[in-house]
Amino acid sequence: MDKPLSGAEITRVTLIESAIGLFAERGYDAVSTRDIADLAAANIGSIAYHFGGKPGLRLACAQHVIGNIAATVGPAFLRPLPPLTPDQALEMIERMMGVFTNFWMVSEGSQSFVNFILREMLVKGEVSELFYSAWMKPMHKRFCELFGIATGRDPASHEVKIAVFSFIGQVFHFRVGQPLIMRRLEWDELGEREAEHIVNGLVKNTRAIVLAYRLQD
Amino acid sequence: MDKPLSGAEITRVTLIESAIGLFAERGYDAVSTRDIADLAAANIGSIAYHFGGKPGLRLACAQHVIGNIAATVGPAFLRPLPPLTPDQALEMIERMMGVFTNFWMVSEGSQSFVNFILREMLVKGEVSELFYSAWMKPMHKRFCELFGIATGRDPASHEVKIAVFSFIGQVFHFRVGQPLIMRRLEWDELGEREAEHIVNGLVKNTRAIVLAYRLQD
DNA sequence: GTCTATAAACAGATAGAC
DNA sequence: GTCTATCTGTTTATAGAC
Repeated sequence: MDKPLSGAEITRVTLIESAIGLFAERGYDAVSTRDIADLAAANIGSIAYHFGGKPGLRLACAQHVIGNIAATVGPAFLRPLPPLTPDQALEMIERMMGVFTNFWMVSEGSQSFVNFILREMLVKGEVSELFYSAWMKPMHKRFCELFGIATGRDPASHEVKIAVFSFIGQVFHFRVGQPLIMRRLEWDELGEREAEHIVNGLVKNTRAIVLAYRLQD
Repeated sequence: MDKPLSGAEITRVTLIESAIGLFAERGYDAVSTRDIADLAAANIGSIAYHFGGKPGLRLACAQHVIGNIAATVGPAFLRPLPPLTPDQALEMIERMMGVFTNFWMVSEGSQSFVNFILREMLVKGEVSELFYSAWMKPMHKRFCELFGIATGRDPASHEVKIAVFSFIGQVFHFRVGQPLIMRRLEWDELGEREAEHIVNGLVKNTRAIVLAYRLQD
């Protein structure tokens, strides 16, 4: 990793990063290839050369985002789970919710990534397919495993899957509804301090849900 | 209401409804005024005549959606709250979550409305502003009041506001992540029966969260 | 009010010089 | 690989007949 890039690779990556920023901000259809090339200080022809066209660039953006996410938070979802007590599993759920919330809400560098993903999720297509299989599904699966251990229930059951979707959904909404949330809470910015409030609230909710599902034995 | 519409009004409404359907499906920027006029069996010129242009039509769509929502679920959010015991407030929260979930997830007619809103929420602008002030904010406020009564906490406090955002967010995610959810749950369609499973899960979570916040006195 | 024809700007793709 | 010039189709907006 971090090996020096050739000129062509620099152009390629710059185009991708510029495109992600613009797609995140305005949406795929509202961005022209000219805008992308200008921002990347490249020429329009380079998009056809490197990606075959605008749809190719879109897919390359998705792969770039997936790759980055997989490298940072992926291992936590794919590494096999050690044996855990119910309380340890609960603790791990809370910790993962904290990490996920921070990534999704505040982490500076991932701002564009997150908005890009959010927009693509509303579109049925190759890109959202990729996000689901490479990122959402493993995450959901891992939470289900942990939820199963923490509550004593079957991690493959509908009730567990639905409960996990619910508390993952909490986090999403804090992103989509961010404008309203900031106004309602009278926040001018969303920094570390504000994120901590949100994380605390979400962790508390998550704990409450887990405990409500826990079977006494 | 339901008074006979003049010819011009029919054209106007048909254009709006066609536009909402297409905007919901593909997004504002991916839809051309020609497509809208064709679907509405009108001509391109009529969009300029009735709405001034494409942005005017977008706003008219937003107002149409807001108007419909306000007429159906609005009163429940604006009507002053009668005196309630904590348990009655909890029961009302659960009932409202059920109604909201049904509207947001399955209700046939509102499918386009919901997708239209979802897409517009990601865009900063006049339209999302309208949704926030006319729909999301009153709903959030009402849930906070009920949550305050149900838990004995200050409905204007940050912790209550955040908790309410959380469980509203659960519902949103079931919409955005619908493709993944249906695959993970091995559902082929999302009908009454499936919605009931989801509503039951959400109500259970909501109850758990409320009880976790309830102050003993 | 409705509809058609057309204008002016813009899109993505491409051919070919360097 | 890069960049420019250009092609072809499509976009929204508009002028004017009916």
